Amino acid sequence: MPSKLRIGLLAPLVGYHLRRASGAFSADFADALTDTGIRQPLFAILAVVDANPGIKQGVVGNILGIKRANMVSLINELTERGLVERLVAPEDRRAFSLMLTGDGRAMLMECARRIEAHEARMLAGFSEGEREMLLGLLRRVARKA
Amino acid sequence: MPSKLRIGLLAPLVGYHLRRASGAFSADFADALTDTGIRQPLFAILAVVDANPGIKQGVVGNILGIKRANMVSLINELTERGLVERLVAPEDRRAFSLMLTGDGRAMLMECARRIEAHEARMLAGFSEGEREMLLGLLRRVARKA
DNA sequence: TATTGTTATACTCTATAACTATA
DNA sequence: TATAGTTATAGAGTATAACAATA
Repeated sequence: MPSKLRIGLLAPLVGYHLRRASGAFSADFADALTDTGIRQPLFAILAVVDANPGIKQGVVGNILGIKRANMVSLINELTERGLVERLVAPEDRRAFSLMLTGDGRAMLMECARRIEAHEARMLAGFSEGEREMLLGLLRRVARKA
Repeated sequence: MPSKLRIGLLAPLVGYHLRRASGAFSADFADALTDTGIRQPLFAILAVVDANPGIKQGVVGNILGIKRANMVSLINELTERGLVERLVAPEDRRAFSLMLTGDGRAMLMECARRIEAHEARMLAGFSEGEREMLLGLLRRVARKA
């Protein structure tokens, strides 16, 4: 029996449903990866460094929408765990060039494996077309950032 | 010129794009309502109390996915600002029954007006059909919470 | 015993400002 | 002077555990 309670003015708001949907994904993501110690921003960084070896720390932040100041402790965490290697960029000694270590790449792959299951769980009941449609619409929204 | 930088394994993940899109909406929402002091959870509570006068505090939390412990300070904030009235429920003296005050209803409406503009901004370039499609897909995702 | 609201607390993510070292 | 990374700090949202009053 569906609740008679109503959400009133929230009902037509994309922002509200985006927030709830994102929260649901985040909670399940955290569950899926708890014992790895990898959280959403850390996984995103691993993925971007993997896709762009030697990328500079600040550029990773720009791509992911993470402020310089907040990148510092995240990168520290990854380097201290031996997942990311940080080298002074030869052409600009202010900057750090980032690369995954072997362990980092293995961790990325293990996380990706679990995240695949997590996504399947969250999108159960969605056709492939619906998934693609959602992805496309979200990409367009995120461009407004 | 589009960046040659790639987001690698993040590209096909609905969860990643959901997080970025939600973040973009949240930032613009905050901008739109800064001077009102109303934040996303506060607006959601006002909307639900408005739609369900006399609703109990715990039920509001259940609908919105806000934990009991976290509801307390939010409701305190709204009552201290004179936007919500909190009455001991006559049939269960452990519970509080909530209602909007006149000021609360006025604030809700002012926020709703601004949020309408905020949503239009964030969804500029979306057809009405696309907006509805996105809303429907997000509702289905949020049900997995 | 179970539930409602409460308190205390901790963790994560995000934001700003001021500093340093390089450019 | 501008930029990359850093430090310090604060705000907001969310999570858990333990407690009092009431059911």
